[in-house]
Amino acid sequence: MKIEEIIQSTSMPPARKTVINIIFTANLLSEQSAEVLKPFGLSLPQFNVLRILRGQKGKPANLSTIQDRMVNKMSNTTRLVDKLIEKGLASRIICAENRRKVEISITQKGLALLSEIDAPMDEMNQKAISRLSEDDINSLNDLLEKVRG
Amino acid sequence: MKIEEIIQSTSMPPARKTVINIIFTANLLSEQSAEVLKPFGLSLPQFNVLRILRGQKGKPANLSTIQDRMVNKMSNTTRLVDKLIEKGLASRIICAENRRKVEISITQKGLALLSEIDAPMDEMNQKAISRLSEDDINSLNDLLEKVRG
DNA sequence: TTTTAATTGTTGTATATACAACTGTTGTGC
DNA sequence: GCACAACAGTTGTATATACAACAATTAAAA
Repeated sequence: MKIEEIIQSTSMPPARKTVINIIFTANLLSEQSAEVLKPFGLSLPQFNVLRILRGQKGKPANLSTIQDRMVNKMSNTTRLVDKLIEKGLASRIICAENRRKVEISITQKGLALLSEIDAPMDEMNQKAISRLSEDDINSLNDLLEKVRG
Repeated sequence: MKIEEIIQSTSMPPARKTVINIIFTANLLSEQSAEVLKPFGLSLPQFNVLRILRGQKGKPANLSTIQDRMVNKMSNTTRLVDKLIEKGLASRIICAENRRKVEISITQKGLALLSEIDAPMDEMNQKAISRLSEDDINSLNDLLEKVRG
């Protein structure tokens, strides 16, 4: 369905249309992701932070590292990490060399939860872009990269 | 910059990569849009609702119509509209024929505000996709449409 | 006609987010 | 060494959002 039909707005400037199209599609995908995460009690940002921590492969991360890599730059990573710690999915220790810094790591419980989620999440992702050919996927990624400059 | 570099994650399944790429790019664009709206005291969802109301061309809209057309399906359109009414940008009257329904319209003040915002917003949109050719833009819109099915 | 179901919004509650102010820690120039 | 700036997180406050429960009105069924 064309974006014009969805938002019932004819004759938009192409730039506006494209921006709305990207945001709208992303919202759909976010909703679907949230749906997958719901049974596991995680929000999408929480899940993304967990994945970042897993990507550290044992090496702990400080808050600014997490923030740099976050898909959605949240203003309050502290409280997001708090939630993960409350759930026992991450741990935080104050850095010995530089006591301004904190070191955040994923716990075994966190890793276990992520590995449970991986399959259904990738399945959803597959399904979400199942209408695209391999070439389409490459083009889309290239175009998005081009948008970001 | 490739999405892998940004989130520092090598070798993702292509589907996951693409989904993250879309959401990440959309977040950038949302942030930029919010930046444009800030001086006008509007959030992005508020702005979108105002645009929907303007698109009605005088005809009032009820809540479910607004919700259908919203870029981001918010669960609480009531309170979003409340904010617009507080600011004098929209008005709400209870529908005479069906008193469950409400009729929401944009006010003159709302229209005036939107017309102020149009130029800087479209300018931002232009800039955001300035690296895309006309063909690129068409491909991107087609591919996103294909994703949505 | 009275009861039941469906529609349309609203409100309550918990959580999330943006933004700015604040605290504690480290580094720099004098 | 001391004042001051820069850094790294944390906390406060207002707003936004998701989700579910609720109320009011209308339509349908018995």
